[in-house]
Amino acid sequence: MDHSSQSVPFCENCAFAINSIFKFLNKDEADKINFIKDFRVFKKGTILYKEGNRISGFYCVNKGIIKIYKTGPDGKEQIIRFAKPGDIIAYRSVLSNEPACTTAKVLEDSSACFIPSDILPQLVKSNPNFALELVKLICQELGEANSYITDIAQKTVRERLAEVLLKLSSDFGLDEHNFLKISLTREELANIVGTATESVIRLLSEFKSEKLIELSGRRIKIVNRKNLEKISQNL
Amino acid sequence: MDHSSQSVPFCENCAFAINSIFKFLNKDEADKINFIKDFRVFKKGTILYKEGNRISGFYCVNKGIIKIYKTGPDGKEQIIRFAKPGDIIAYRSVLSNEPACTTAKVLEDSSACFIPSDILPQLVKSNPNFALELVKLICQELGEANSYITDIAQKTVRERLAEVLLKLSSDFGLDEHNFLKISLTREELANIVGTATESVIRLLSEFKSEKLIELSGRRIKIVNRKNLEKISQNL
DNA sequence: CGGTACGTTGAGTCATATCAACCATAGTGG
DNA sequence: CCACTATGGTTGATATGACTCAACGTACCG
Repeated sequence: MDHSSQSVPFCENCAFAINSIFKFLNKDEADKINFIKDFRVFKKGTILYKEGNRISGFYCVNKGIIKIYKTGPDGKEQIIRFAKPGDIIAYRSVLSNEPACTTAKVLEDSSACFIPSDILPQLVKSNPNFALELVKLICQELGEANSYITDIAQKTVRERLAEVLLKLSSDFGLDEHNFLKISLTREELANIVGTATESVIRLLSEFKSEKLIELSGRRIKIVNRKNLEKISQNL
Repeated sequence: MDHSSQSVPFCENCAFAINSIFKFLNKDEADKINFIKDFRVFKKGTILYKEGNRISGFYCVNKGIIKIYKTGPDGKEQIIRFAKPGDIIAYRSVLSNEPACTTAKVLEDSSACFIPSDILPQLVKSNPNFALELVKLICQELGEANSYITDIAQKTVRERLAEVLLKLSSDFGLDEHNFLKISLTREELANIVGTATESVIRLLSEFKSEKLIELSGRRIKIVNRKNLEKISQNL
């Protein structure tokens, strides 16, 4: 791991910059975390933790994108979410004191602070404001998970793919030419949507011929957002 | 609503009896809730709150079973979970301060205490222990939601139905003859599994002819749990 | 006794998965 | 520098799980 290229960010500044939940900490608490946290840099492809393993801490993402997925019975990945700067990952397992139920893999070169497990419950107990914000955060994630369940259960693959493209555009944004900033393989797209790689490929080219998107290798350009929304049924 | 048939339970006793999160309250807090809570009795079919509505409080279920579902784009219900005695419902919307994202409907005659919204964040702030337990509870629910996502995305309907039957048996138990205690319509089963009613019917009779279950009207008897587990792929 | 909700079965259709072949690209090592 | 391999992308053919539609049976209820 190459620490030389980046300086360790201080929570006081970093938390506000990347809009993490740690902005609700007071000076003392931030100092404490600054002291014990371990700033780490990760290359693409690195696995931060694996499904089923006990973990000794959680991460606050500082840079990059990390893919969080579960492995299904036949080895197929189901992507649950992506973590980006400001997000904390592995907190679920830490708080409920269970082995990790997901795997975290670096999608784009990342850096994150590793913080030992016991800090999180301590903060919940010592800082009511932080506790409440953490609860809100988790509740929000739970709400999204519930929608996701309903979508996968009831929508067609076509509808879900349109929805995923829109979600990716609102989560990660578009560049100046309306291309999705996040770059995923077709297989990864399939693993979000919950379908086969070939189906994603076919549907993407359908979308393309319907002038909803344009494709340039792995890059996807959103051409007709309105109609994608119609297809995704989120009216 | 008929209050005469049941006496209002006191939180101090009730919370322990039904194993609710309120057992982590101290005497003062329990007193306060006892004072402001509203004990309510609900007949089967009653809707406690509806998707999209703002809600002014949450419920602690005392008796019965309540079905929590989301309505999909074409009006089909997707059952997210069932609440039974000890469970709290609507807490997600209360804590994240959003309109309800699910509907709650009484499945078996129920009673529950209605507690105004602002109490919950207050307790999170005033009782660190309660806060931590609440966080754990939500984290657990989130973990289940994530598994659910993976299952629906990757397993066949047959596998999911087997899994649902097993889940229902562990959540609600079996009677002395190994019949599931919870009684659901075929449509409700379909709305958990995320499939069509007809598919559930066909698969149930398949299971029956494979001697995995027995059917007696709406009642389902678990005959061969081992093989159901094999089918559900949760080895 | 008619009504309403639920359950069942059959037939036909379609979306999606699966399987297989093939191409493009990029790195790797001899 | 070239063969070699790995990885990702694409397309076509085929299979099939699951949905839809429709008809009908059943049961309980006022």
